Amino acid sequence: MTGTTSVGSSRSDAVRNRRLLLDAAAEAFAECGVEVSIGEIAQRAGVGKGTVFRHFSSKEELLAAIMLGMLNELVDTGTALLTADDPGLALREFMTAGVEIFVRDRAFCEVIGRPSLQHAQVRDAIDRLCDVAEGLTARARRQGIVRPDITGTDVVLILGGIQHTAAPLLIAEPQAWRRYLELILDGVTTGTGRRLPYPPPSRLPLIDPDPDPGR
Amino acid sequence: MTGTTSVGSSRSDAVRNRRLLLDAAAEAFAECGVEVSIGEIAQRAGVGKGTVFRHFSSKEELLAAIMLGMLNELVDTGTALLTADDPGLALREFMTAGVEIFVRDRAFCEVIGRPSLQHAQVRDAIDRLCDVAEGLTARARRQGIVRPDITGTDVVLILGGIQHTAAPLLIAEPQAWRRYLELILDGVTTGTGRRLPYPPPSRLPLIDPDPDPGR
Amino acid sequence: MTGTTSVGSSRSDAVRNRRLLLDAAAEAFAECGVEVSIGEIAQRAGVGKGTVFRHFSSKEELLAAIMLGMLNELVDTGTALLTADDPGLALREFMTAGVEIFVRDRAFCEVIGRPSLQHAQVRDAIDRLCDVAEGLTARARRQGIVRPDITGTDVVLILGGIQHTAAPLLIAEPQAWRRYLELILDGVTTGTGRRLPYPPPSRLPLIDPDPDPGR
Amino acid sequence: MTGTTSVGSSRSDAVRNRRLLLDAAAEAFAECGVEVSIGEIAQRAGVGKGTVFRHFSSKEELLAAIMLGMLNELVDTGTALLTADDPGLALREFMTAGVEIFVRDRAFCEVIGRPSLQHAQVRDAIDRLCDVAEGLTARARRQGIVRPDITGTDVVLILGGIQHTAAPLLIAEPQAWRRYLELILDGVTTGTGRRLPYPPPSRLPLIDPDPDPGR
DNA sequence: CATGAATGAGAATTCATTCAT
DNA sequence: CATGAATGAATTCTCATTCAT
Repeated sequence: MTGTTSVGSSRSDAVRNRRLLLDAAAEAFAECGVEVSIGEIAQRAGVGKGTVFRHFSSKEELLAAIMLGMLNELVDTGTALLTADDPGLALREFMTAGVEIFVRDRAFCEVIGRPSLQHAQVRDAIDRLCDVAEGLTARARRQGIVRPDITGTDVVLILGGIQHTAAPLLIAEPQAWRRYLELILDGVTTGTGRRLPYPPPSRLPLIDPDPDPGR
Repeated sequence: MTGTTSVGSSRSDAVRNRRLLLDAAAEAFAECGVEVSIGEIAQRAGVGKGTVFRHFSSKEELLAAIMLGMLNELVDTGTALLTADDPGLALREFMTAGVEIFVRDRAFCEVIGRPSLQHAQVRDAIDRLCDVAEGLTARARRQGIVRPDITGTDVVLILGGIQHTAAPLLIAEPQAWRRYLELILDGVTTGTGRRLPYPPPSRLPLIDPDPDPGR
Repeated sequence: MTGTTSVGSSRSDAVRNRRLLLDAAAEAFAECGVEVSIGEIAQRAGVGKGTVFRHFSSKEELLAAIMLGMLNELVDTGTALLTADDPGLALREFMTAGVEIFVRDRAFCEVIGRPSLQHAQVRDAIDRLCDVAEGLTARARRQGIVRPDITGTDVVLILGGIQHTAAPLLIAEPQAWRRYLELILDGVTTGTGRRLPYPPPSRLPLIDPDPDPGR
Repeated sequence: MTGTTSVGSSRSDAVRNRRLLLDAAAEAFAECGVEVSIGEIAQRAGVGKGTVFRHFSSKEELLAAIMLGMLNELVDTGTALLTADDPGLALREFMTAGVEIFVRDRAFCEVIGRPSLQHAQVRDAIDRLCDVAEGLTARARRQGIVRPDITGTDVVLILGGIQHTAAPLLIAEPQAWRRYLELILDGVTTGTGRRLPYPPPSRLPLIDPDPDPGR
């Protein structure tokens, strides 16, 4: 009845279900975006809808858990790259990894790009991501590879921008984003030497209230 | 006459209501995106729900009317710039005008970025927009201002990308997008001379069916 | 403005509109049944919806007017047949004319078969129809052509029954009702030995598309 | 097991609700016809509107489930009668059972009489019904009880015709259909000389109130 | 008088969330 | 603990009817 063959260790069942759920939700959110229904997720996980709410108090929480996992992965990737030999290549690899995540995951794009309505933990993870990006950018900057007024936050923001630019092409050409990554890297790295016309953002301004006016 | 879809009654109250409706809908779509409800739009316009459907046979039509208006405006702007003296400045002004529209309007971003399932007229307008952008790009290209492998479609795609890049900043810093426009212009215009790693898109691939898998 | 070429004799306009309206409504009700919308009728008549309500205080009244017209026509037909030479043939001709009306008019079937919710005038017309039918039946009865316990009301009721019996066949075989008219006249079990005038259907023709034109 | 469409949860409360729902829907459809609203059905069943859609994916499905149940019952009745001793009596009993169903159920009349656009299963059931009717008719035909050119499909069509003939009488005289069943069996003009089993109606009983219960 | 614009109740359907089993 | 049944608010859209122009 509980899904295990032996005498229902409810504890391990729960752990297993949580895993199943996270995987299914990740897949569903990636494919369908944040609007995917809890029913769809539960079905993909092979559990009941109630189980979703046992593990995550709301859809919002579930989404946050998934997003956190991806953000942390990217933070880890960036952290590892902080000690790479070639700072320019490291930055490029970080951005490549970043865009790849955006490109694979509709919900990720929607969540990172809509910074209000967000979970505290997700914000913190985005902050950490900006920190790591800043670390990588600073190294490249010191080597003159990157324009002096480009920040880590710029880099994080740009990841989503690249995905979004290529989005209409991605069904037909799943790698099209590489074109725009390269394009912006040219702008980011060398540039014309002119100061950019607008000062860099210090940090992503994550505003609590009014998540979706008019709804 | 003004780009509206239906016949256009000449009765003054109806004309006024239609204007009210278009304005309210434009505002609502701009603020809330395409998911805003007809009820919300009707309320903002100060009319009954039925009145919305009297003027536009479906939510889709209303959205299309608004989007068409904005697309056509931008096409007109671009067309006027085709005969400007300075091709480089013309392209920059076109892109500035373009991003300004994206930045002001959530629905516009959603519609242009998710081009499937769309109204034929909207598609046509997007095509015309790409054509105009190509005209502007070609002129700049011939003068060596723009990389040889940048197309009008690239330019149109990039408009949305810039908006999306700056989106999280826009509440606090409504002009932040200028930073990223400049950044990408550096990439677009001079670049490093390297070929981009991915061939340019010929045209926005507008795919009819199943725009939202998993729903 | 008013539709006339000369100085708007509003009076004759109104008369003309009423005629237009009755014709359009008759056609629309016949094709689509009582559920056809006032908008559809107004459009077919080439007038505004308001005009419908100026001439008929409600949809119900308009429907009643049309139904009355048809009922009266049938009453007249029956009345004329009361003096025909052959009472048996007269009854048969009356029933033929009756079924032809039912067969041509969806709304007529719906209204006559659903006797509640009805207009006093329509009821009166139905009563008169029964009287005429009784006259015809009585003559035939006296000649021994018709069973002694068949009444005019029976005959009227049977008209609708015949239409309804043949209804599923009528799209493919518009004359199929003749089969069932003959059947009920001749009798199923005993019969006269004559072949029925219409071949038997092999199977109910179940047609997929558009079951309800004009909706 | 019993002819329901979906999987059939084993939870007792759900089973009970499904039963409640089917009963309420059957009653509502019977009384009001297919136009009865889901809200009305839900209310009669004492459940929320959502519950209806949990059990049946659309109104169409719910209707089909009910109709199928009735069709199958009638098919079963007919099948059992195929082995009855007296073929003439068997046919009469089949037709009696058939008309009884029509008479009890407005939706049934509407569905069988407007057979386009229908659920595949419902069509199949109607086909099976015609087959059974043909079996019964053939037996009677071989014994010379029935005219040689009457088919099973005729018989099925006639069931609805009888109901429709008697419909205006049924509120006042619920058994009036027996008259018309006998009539069509014996024949109008020739007949067997037996009195019809139900006295003739004096006049169409046109009842004012309650035009369309359940609307 | 004629018009057709506005209205708003009502229909089917979806879905996050709660809770009895 | 897990389940999935029940709920009801919200959404898009239709239409008879009223009324300002």
